[in-house]
Amino acid sequence: MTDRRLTALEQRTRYDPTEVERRVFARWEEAGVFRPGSEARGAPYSIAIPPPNVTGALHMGHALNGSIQDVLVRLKRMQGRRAKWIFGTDHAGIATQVKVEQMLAAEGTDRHAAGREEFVRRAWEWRERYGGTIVEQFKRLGASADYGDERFTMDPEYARAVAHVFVRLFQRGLVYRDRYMVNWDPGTRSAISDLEVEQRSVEDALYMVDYPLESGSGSVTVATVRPETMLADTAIAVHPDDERYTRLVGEHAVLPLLGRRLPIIADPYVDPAFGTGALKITPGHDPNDFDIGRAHDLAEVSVIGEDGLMTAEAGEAFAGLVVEEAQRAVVAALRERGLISGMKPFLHDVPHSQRSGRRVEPLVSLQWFCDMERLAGPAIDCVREGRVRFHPERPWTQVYLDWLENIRPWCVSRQLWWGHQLPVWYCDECEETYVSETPPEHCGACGDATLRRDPDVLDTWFSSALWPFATLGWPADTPDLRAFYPTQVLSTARDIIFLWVARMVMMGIEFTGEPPFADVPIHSVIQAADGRRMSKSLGTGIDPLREIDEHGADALRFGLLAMSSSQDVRFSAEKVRQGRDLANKLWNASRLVLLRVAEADAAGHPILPAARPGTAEDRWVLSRLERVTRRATELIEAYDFAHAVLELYAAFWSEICDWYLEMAKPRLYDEEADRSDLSATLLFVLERMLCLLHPVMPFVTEEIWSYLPGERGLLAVTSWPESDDALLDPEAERLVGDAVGAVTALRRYRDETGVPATARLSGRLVAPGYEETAAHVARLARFELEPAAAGGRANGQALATVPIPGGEVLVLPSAEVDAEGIERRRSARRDQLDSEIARARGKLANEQFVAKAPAAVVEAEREKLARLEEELVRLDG
RNA sequence: GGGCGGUUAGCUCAGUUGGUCAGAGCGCCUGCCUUACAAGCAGGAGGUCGCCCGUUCGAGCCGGGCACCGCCCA
Repeated sequence: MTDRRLTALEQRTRYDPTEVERRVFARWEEAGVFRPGSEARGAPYSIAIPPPNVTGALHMGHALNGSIQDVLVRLKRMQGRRAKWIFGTDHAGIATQVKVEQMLAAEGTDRHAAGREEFVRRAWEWRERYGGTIVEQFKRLGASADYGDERFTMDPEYARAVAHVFVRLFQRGLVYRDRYMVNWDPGTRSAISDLEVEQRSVEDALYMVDYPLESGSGSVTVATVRPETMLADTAIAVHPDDERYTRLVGEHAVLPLLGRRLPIIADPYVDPAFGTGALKITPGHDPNDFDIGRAHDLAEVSVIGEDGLMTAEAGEAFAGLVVEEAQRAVVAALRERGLISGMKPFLHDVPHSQRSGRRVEPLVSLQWFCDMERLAGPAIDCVREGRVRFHPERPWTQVYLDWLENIRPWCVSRQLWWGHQLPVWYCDECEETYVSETPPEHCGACGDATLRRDPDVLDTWFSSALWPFATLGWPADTPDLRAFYPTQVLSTARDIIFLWVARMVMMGIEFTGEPPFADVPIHSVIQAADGRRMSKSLGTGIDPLREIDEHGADALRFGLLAMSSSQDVRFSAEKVRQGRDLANKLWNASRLVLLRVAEADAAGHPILPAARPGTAEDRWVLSRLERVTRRATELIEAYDFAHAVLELYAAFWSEICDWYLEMAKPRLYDEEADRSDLSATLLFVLERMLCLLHPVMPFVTEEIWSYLPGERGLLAVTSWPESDDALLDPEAERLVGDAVGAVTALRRYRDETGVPATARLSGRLVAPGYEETAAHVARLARFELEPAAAGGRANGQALATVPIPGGEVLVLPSAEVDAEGIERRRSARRDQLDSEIARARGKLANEQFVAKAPAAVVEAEREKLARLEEELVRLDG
């Protein structure tokens, strides 16, 4: 410790995170503490970060999740584990493609003009330039990830893993190409997965349309919100038990406008209560109708194309129209023929693309799919068997299982250019398909050499699903893979359970034989003040970087962890400020300790406290520290971060600062006293608190650590405190606990009777067990306390009695106490006692209570009553 | 339509297996620049635990119903 630094400690009464944080982070990086190091460092512990989108910026979700993962990694690192936080980014297919397209548009061109090769080059260029932003932001947060071994889902080795997986899945029959109903996003002109679709409430019109029966005997009326899709109808369905229509099943109707024959079929999917009970079936443009169509072997007619225009199949009158125009035209044509028998407003949920915001168009399209059902089985089992555990278990385990038990095929092909291009080639001559990690040179079937590669890329989440093992070098059998796979934890928010957790588990088991992680803590979604998700467009987002700038990363981390729970929570600026205040309190408490103790111990005294310190408060604080050490460790390991953090806050602020340091002051300021025992305890307390708070608030603790006497290296790699029964001291906890109770009671008495804050009162302490603490009680309560005269309480001259744990204090006459104040207090206390006594008596008078309640509860009630009655007597005595 | 969660102090949230007086932070009121910290210290006020019914000697907690808010799935 240099004099210069001591001076800084002396002069600054406020902790300044902005100056400290960059400097401290640089020290960690230079020392390489984030690298997992060699085998010698202990048993491996690893967490793979859910890869943030390379185009993104740090939001509150990242900040919370980053704080959680960092607490775990830092704790385990201090516990001696060889900790690796696997870090990197996701190529974010659609999001990045959109950014690059915007860039091209600004240059007056587009991707088609530029060509695929140039487009991909520009995307890489974009990534090189902006991809580092979010990495730097994680560093600002203090995240101790292994930055030196960063991964990107488009890295060449990673891409090889993706291709390998695709090919293997194909060989096992788990990926296949099919014409199938997909969610077509007209905005991005690509298929998207079910998970990229969100339902929005839309008011449409529900039309009643009459379809004439082929027999000529009347018509059947159907209800539809999408009359334009009638052009693709291939059947009419009714419920098998619907007697209104029984006679019609097996007959045919005639599709208006086009004249197509529509069989009338029975299917239990139809809801007889909806509309007329007759449903038009459009397998080409409705997911449910698609399923019915396949079940009844109906034709799949497509009247809407991938360009969003009506196809030739829609008929001459409508081909080429955009969907909205077609709807108007169809309705007009039907009206003209008198076939619309009703219309009413209809509010319903309509699928929209999360990517583009456009209304999703269900289309039958030739795409690649992944058969999830076979992959889901083992993923279900490993959660049922507890090999993968959610925290909290309820309700997320069930959410996960429900999804997997009703899993649907996953459309994995995307009509984009930025991403992992499918390792699939087609022969145009003989229509043979080749799926291979290396490009085939010619067609093995017909010998033709001109093979065409499938232009589509894989869904970004397909590659993310491999993250926990592909980042470690898989499929190669690397030392990292052996050491760090499976990882221990995947931390995320509930909305990502399907996107990441489930798919990672499925792929992990399929390709490595083991689930990719054991524990899945699900954290809160941090909401805006309005109780909804933070939204950029609504302007309700709060930028974590701004919070870091204003209050420090430690403050933000503390705040986010403190507000997080098993519920979604509104962002609490107060909790962040609470964190800032805690950092400041730590700084100032450290100043007190270090500036008073340092000179005596600079020579390097051992800072272990005496085996059994001489004073009750020293033994008390060591015991309390031992308890909070155990509690905090348990809570973090149980993924209960909010309670862990608040527990540490309370221990430090309300016990150490408010009581221990105050009790230590007389000795601390007494230059004559032998302070070696005190110094040792004070330094031990400070050192312990810095350790315990380090995973939560790494910057301020590391900074203060550097001021501690002696050479002790970086806090980030200091050993986490071991639990030690010898530090527990129930007797000291009782003694000091009673003293605290006594001080509080006396202070309240002073305040209630209106005694000036600075006045010293006189009193006589009548209670056993205060021999070691009476001086503290007197000083902290500002009383002159004399011990009880032998023979008991001669309180004839006392103005009042103040009950304290184990006895009472008799307040002696003094000029500072006025009779009115005493009477006011006495009267208020009497009222309170009366009501509590009445309550207790009532309870004990209840025979049922006395007979049925556990004896201990009844006894406690009796003791309470006796205590209250005794106090009442003394109050008036 | 199916399911899940929430409703506790002015605000944001805790509340472990039902049992003394239901807690924290912030805010508020009163008094303090007490030689670590005014981003501080001391003390205080403030709650029919959403509503109704039930189980129990006893319910914030268990059961049933209702209301409102939010989320997920279809």
